[in-house]
Amino acid sequence: MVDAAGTRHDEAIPDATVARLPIYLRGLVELSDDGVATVSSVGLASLAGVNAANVRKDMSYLHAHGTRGVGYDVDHLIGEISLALGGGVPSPVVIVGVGNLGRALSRYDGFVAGGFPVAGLVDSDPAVVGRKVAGNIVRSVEELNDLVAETGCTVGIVATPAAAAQAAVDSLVTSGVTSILNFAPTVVTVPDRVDLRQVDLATELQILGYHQHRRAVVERSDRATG
Amino acid sequence: MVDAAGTRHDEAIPDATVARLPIYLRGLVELSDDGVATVSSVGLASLAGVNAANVRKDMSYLHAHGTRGVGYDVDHLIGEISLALGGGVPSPVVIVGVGNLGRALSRYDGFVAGGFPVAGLVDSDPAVVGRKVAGNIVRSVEELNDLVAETGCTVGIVATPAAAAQAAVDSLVTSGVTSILNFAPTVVTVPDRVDLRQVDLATELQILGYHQHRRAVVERSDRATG
DNA sequence: CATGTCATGTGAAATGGTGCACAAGCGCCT
DNA sequence: AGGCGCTTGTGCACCATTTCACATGACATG
Repeated sequence: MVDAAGTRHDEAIPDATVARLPIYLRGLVELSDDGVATVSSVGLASLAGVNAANVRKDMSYLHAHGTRGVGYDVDHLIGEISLALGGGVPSPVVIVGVGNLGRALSRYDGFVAGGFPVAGLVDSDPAVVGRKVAGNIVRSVEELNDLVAETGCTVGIVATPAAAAQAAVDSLVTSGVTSILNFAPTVVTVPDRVDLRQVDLATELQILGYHQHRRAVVERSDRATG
Repeated sequence: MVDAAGTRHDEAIPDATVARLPIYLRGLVELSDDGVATVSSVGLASLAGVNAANVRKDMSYLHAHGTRGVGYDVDHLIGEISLALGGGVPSPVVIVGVGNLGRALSRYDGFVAGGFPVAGLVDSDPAVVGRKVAGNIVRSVEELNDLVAETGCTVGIVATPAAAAQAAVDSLVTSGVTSILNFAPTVVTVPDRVDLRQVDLATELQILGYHQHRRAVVERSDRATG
């Protein structure tokens, strides 16, 4: 994998950097829409809420070089980051579980904007199957294989209750999906070849709860000892 | 802050550990419901999907000691972790933005189960204010201060569009909330004394997209060179 | 009571990430 | 052409976290 310039593009990018790329991308698109042509590492850093040196190092992983004394070309950066994040090719997603969360996700604009159009919805509840949600007919789990094959889906979103999550994941895996985003509040396992990310709403609040509680404790302690 | 046994409980717990505590807690509650009295670090590790040594070190930060040759007392661990994560006291939350996502979040069972009952909903759209969603009357942003004061909310959830997020955050901060969970796909800033966490749905998919794209690239590269 | 088995608790090495500080390079202005 | 100001690219030191490896200790069994 060597491009025309002879640059290798298949070296791994650190996870921490990958996690920041979408943030950069959002800021850059905004700049581009505003007609801004170049941006410095300091500028992009403040947009993304990170350190400027960090931005520069991240860009160096992408082989997205700027010009000294000037900064980075906004549109060029957008291209490089988009390329790194999936080659700029939209990946349709299938959502399993059409409860409150599944419905909200299926209507979420950000997915389409980010290159992840919703290709289909699936639910195990016969009462929901056949109904139309956000422009998509809900299909049964038995149809998942066909749906994935027809639409070329490679990404699955699990929005089922915790008890059904592992089964949903297993169905997605056998249907051929290779990336899964799990919203169900439970640990699920996947084969090595499948990539899994967990988004846990209640957990996020509990983490906030820790810091809040701790602030209170430390404050009381300070009053007592200091 | 020294307890009866003379143990200090106010030393900081590493962030990485805090992020795992809710996962442990969920597994432990399940075990307790099943009547399991003790669990080994290996068992808890497999439940949480982490390394066993990691579990033991995490528990040592909590001063939650087990007994050698036996394992950890499940109910005792539940108590210690709950204590660390907010003292076991429920923190009511207020949700700003009653769109698709806000409605889904207001109906999400996991919040209540995790000790975060929804105390109120707020929206800036007059067409939504006054309507009842998930048992709560939606109130206007002007009423936010009163709402927070009345209910003793300390946690705010932002589920507005990106453009409105910073304003929502600012309102929450001035109303006295000290922890904020932001679902809007944009970087927002808060004063130092306020704790902020970001949950970004589209970003998660883009990160999956990177790994998927990379798998494809590496595979092609392997075929070509090896 | 002695002994074997099992699981904890922790020192230390390895890993991964961050941020400073500065040399190097680019472009503008005179 | 030369100098100056600005900004990149990166070596290095620091910090947080993970993981290994093993000594320590508890329990059960004979």
